[in-house]
Amino acid sequence: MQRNTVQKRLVIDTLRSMANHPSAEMVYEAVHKENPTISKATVYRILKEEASCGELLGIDVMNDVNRYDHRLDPHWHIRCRKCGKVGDVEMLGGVGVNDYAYPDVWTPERISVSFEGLCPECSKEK
Amino acid sequence: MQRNTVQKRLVIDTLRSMANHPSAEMVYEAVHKENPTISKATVYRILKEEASCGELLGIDVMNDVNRYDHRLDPHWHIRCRKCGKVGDVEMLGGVGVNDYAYPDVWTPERISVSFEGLCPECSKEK
DNA sequence: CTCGTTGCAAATTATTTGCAACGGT
DNA sequence: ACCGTTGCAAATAATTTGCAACGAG
Repeated sequence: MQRNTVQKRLVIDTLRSMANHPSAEMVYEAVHKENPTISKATVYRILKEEASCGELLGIDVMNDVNRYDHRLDPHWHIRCRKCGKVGDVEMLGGVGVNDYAYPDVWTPERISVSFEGLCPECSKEK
Repeated sequence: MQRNTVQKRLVIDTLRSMANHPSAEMVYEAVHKENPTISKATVYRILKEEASCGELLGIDVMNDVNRYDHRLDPHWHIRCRKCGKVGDVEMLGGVGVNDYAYPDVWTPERISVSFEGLCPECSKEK
């Protein structure tokens, strides 16, 4: 049965306080400031674990490392192709798994939508 | 200006003959059978290069290595969560970049949709 | 002849794993 | 005390890069 450790609480609370869709590395750095003895492997382990049990959200941005999100409600992400910043994208219609045609008899379970583009700052520069 | 080498032709032709959405590694193995002296770095380089100039398609499957596709027309991909096989998904509606709401003044340029589920074989096993 | 391209090996990046010590319950 | 969890360092996996030799135009 799952145990309640200081490391686990710190990683989860830290992620919840970050609004910038951090990578595991970024969470590690933030956590490390609070508690310099916590190891990188532990941070990776906790993030992966908690994402798979739904305690937090692991997100999937094109051509990038895995990132994590404090928001748990349905929404997608856009990544700036210049600076790599990630922003939230809201779903307007309810486009889902049934709006596509699958090969043969595959069973679709999960859909992921991601975007690439330019963030406000990088659009300004020409 | 871009040159026409044996390696380049072989990599492109090999990919075009593969219908299974191969990873760079898989293309390398196939190419290597034809020409054992071609190096892995060259295969990676050519695939990346040709994908970025649109000669072939680089695809993005959730939680997986990059893969390449001989089809160039718009369609998405589904990956089996058990065996890793990848299949084509056809777009039914024309869901695109305008069907979502972006933060602030981001400029979306590219949308990518991917799926995870079970392939026919793996759905059979319980 | 020039300069894009290749092969090789070494470097990088992101992440995972083995294992003994640690510490919740 | 039991066994999930941690820290550390080493291992993996996927991909990239430096560089000297090669070869297409």
